[in-house]
Amino acid sequence: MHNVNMKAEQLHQLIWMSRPLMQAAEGCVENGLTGTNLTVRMRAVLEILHKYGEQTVPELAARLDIQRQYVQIMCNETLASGFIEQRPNPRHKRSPILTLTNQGSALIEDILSKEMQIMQEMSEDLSTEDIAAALKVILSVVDGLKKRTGDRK
Amino acid sequence: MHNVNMKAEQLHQLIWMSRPLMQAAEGCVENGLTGTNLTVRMRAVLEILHKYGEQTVPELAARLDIQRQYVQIMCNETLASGFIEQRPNPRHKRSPILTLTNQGSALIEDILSKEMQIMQEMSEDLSTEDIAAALKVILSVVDGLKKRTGDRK
DNA sequence: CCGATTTTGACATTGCACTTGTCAAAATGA
DNA sequence: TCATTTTGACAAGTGCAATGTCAAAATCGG
Repeated sequence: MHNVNMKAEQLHQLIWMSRPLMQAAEGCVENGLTGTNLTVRMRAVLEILHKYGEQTVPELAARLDIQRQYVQIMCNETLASGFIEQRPNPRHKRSPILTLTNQGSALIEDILSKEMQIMQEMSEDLSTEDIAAALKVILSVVDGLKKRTGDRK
Repeated sequence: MHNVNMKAEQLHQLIWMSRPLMQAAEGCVENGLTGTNLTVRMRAVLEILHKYGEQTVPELAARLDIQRQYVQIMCNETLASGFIEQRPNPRHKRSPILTLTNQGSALIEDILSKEMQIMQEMSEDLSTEDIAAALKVILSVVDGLKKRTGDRK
C-alpha cells in the first residue's frame, strides 16, 4: 500500500523531469551543431531521412507529428542549404521525394556519431538493466498518458 | 563492446522521447483542469506553493527556472482568480509573499490527488525496481547533458 | 474517361510561451 | 549615506508551431 504511493510519486517526479530533460537535450544538440550551418530543426529532417530513408514532406510530417505546413518550411530551409535535394516522385508528381545529398549524409552521420559518443560516456555510469528499464517505463508512461487524454482525433 | 552501443542507442532513444512525454503529460494535465478556472501555468504556481510553501515571485521564478517577468504574469493571473493572495513580506516591502488561499489550497490538493490516481493506475504495469531505475537514469542523464553543454551562466 | 474528392506546396495569419530590455520605486548593504 | 541590487510593471521581440486558404495537380469512384 505504501509501496503503491511511492511508485506513483516517483512516476510523477519522473514525468515532470521531461521538460528539463528536453531542454537539456536540445541545448546539448544545439551545442554540437555550432560550426555546421544546421539548426536543430534542420538536423531533425536529416536524422529522419537518415534513419528511415528518402521520403516526401507529408511523410516526414507524419513521422515528426508536426503539421505538414511547418515541415515544409523546415525542408525548404534544408533544401536551400544543400543538405537534401529533391528527386522526382513516380507516385506523385507534385510531391518530390527528399533525399540526403552526399554532403548532408556525411554531416548527419558525423553529428550522430558525436552524439552517440556522448551517450556512451553517459551510459558508463548506468547499468544495462537500468537503461533498458528506463526506456520501457518511459514508453509505457507516454502510452498511458496518451490513452488517458480525451483530445485524440 | 556491442553492449556499449546498445546502451548508447537506448539512451538516445530515451532522450528523444522527452518531447512526446512532455506533450503527453501536459495534455493529460490540461485534461484534468477542465472545469476549474485554471490554466496549466497557474497550476504550476499552485503546485510549487503547495510543495515548497509560501514565497515571493523571484523565488518562484528561480524554482521554475523561468524569467521572473513571466512568472510575475503567471502569478498576477493566479492572484486575479483568487487562488493565491499576497501577504506582507517582512524581509522585503516591495515583494509580497504569495500564499495559497483556502480555495487554492483545496483546489491544488484535489488536482494533485486526481493526478496521483492516474500515476497509480499507470504504475500498476510497472515494477518498483523499474520505476526507481527509470527515475535514476533520467536524473543522471539530465545532469550529464547539462554538464556537457557550454551555455551555463 | 470523367467528374468529385483529396493531396500537396505555397502563402498568410494567428497564438502561445517565453525572453529581453527598460524604467522607476524601493530596498539593501557598504 | 550613497552606490548597488531587487522588484514590479510595462513594452517589444522571438521561435515554434497551429490554422486557414488557395490553386494546381493527383487520385479515386463510377
